[in-house]
Amino acid sequence: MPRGIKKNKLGMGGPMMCLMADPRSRFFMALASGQRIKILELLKEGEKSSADIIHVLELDASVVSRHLMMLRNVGLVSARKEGVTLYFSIADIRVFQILDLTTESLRDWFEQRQSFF
Amino acid sequence: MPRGIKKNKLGMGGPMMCLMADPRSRFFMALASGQRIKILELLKEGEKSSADIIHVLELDASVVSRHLMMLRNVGLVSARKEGVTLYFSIADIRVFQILDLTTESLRDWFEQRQSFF
DNA sequence: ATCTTTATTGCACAATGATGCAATAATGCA
DNA sequence: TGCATTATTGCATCATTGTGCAATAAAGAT
Repeated sequence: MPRGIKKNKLGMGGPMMCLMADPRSRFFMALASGQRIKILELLKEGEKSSADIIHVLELDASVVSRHLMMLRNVGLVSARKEGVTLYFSIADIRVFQILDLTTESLRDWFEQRQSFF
Repeated sequence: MPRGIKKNKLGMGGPMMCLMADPRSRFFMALASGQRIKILELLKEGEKSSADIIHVLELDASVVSRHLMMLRNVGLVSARKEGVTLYFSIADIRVFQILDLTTESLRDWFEQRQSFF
């Protein structure tokens, strides 16, 4: 007895399906990584080169390149090429408003949960 | 010649590692799904039962249960039990502010990309 | 042209996410 | 107590993510 109307067959509907539906889900996916949040907060200080970011994140250059590409693909980060080096900067300041709202929301929620005990 | 300081051994550092570091990444992960965004927008109309949500999303009850659990685990959705049935509602209105900012950011970015061609 | 530096892509691996089905709780009702 | 309804959990499957290493591309510098 199905308890819901089934649409997808077996195996269909991976994690990517949720991103096709709504562009915003891809946007949030770009934010769903502590490393990428670190990058955004680093770029908040100003433009940074790849080397700077690699040094802070302590990850392989290829990994950082991919993180940055994800942030660029949703319009959060922009890149400027100077010779061989790329310099990255924040492309939309509203991301910090989003991050602040998230911090507040989580803080309130943790406090509320804390007061239960 | 390593181009970055390596911290993790081979195989370490799956998709979950990024969520351990920053609680916000788990918050955004909860939003990184078109289905869960649909749930939030549905709950914007007011309190809904599981059956309501299952009917709209056209997914199995177990899947909807898990989506709702993810939203509850980051403090975005709260549940009220009445008999055997659960009724869900928005626990933090700020999520809609976040969703609106995201929509604006993506709209501006698409327009900017569009004007290139 | 060759070398050096930087950025990206291809490949592989382990772990996670999304989904559906089946089984198990949890709760109310006859 | 036994049955019905609802919610959650266990399991399996496939696609995806995060990471590192190696190879390739791009662009200057000697």
